[in-house]
Amino acid sequence: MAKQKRDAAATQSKIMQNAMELFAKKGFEGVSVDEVAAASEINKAMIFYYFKNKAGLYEAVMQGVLEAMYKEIVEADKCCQSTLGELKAFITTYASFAKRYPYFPPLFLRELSDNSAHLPELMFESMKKLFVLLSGILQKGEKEGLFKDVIPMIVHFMIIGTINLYVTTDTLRKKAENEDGLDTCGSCEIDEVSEYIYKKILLMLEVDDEKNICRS
Amino acid sequence: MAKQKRDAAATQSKIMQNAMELFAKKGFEGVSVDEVAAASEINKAMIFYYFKNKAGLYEAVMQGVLEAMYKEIVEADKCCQSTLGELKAFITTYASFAKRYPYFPPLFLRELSDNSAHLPELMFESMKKLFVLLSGILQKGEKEGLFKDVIPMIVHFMIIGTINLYVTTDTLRKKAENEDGLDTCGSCEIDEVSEYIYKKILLMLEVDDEKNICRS
DNA sequence: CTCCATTAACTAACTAGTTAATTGTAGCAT
DNA sequence: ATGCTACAATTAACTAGTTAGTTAATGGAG
Repeated sequence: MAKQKRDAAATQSKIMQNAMELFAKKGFEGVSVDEVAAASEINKAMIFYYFKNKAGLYEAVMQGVLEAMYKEIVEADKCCQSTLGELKAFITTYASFAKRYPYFPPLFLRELSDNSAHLPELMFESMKKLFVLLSGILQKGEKEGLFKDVIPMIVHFMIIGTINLYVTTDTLRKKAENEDGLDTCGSCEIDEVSEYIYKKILLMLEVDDEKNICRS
Repeated sequence: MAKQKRDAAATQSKIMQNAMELFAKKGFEGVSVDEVAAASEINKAMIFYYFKNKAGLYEAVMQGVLEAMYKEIVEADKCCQSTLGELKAFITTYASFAKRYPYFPPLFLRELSDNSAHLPELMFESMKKLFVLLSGILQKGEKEGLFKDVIPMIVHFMIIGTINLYVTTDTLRKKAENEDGLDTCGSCEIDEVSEYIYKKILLMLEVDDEKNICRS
């Protein structure tokens, strides 16, 4: 069949895609429903028809992106036999996801800055799941005598804080590099960055030698 | 003189204080001018009288907080003779500031998430100054043979990303600790946290021994 | 008496959300 | 195939409330 004049699934995903970009750029309150409708070239009433209200649309967007992120990391972690491999997979997969979905970090950081005002439960559970995942890896490593002096919560923030800031400041960093000649890692690939973070986390946790690493 | 019925300076700072709290909680678009006026118990027109418009108020708030932060860190850095002392002062002062002004991290993170939509110049210059400061310390340390394999931009994000996330997630972390029994560093003092971060950064940069440290 | 500080009342534009009417299409009987 | 039908998808027009910002008048203090 050719392009239909009516396609519910296509309309919904068009709305969600545009909403995601706009929410990432301007935040929940910064975006109007009319704006999303205009960007998606659909009638505004469709948003209420499919998502009930503005909050429903926001929740759908966030749920989608949070689930996709978590799923990808769990998937990547599965293929690793070693604790170090799992740690590396966690870092590199989170980083690669943040780079591939540049809408994710601003949505994530902003929601945290709001103290999860819009999505108390969803955000809370999602944050927890991610932390529990890393925390498990770190504690396992500690039991194996691999890591020393671990505070999982802080190590967690070191990883996701660094990556989120790195991705969100992309344009800012490039601007500073061009205008002021600062070395802001403007032309670093995300893989180099996550590799560097991983290497530094190993040093931080006083890992003796690099043994079995997960296949990239 | 007793409490005046008219006090321009007091009115202005009352407005700025309330605006700061509200902007930190809900973001620029999430706060209405009427709301700030009500919280400050002044007439809404006063805000336009003193700050021209909503953006002017926001800028005044951000400028104040960014300047205070930078000033405090530069001040703390002065008293240190050694590179390690400067690094430690940078980390602990930033952390203590973020804790003392809990409005700072959400304002900071949100503005970055917006790609500095509201304060392009101010935010850009402020970010740059802070980075240049740390970058200088790190490069000096590298020349002295103290630090190895430094990428200043990423180390910078490791420090400020971790601290900002730690402070903004305060209530979230405590909730998770109470409800789910997770160890989210819910009862950690900020000094312990910044001490831990400093120690880990030293390991990360492969510093051999801890020499002269800045007096706390 | 003269400014600076403050106020109430206003506007025009925008906000989320509703509603009733309309259109397209898949499925089914013929 | 054709026509009918029922329901899902879509629309324009609307509302009631909120928004940033203005203005002209009024207050107090030096």
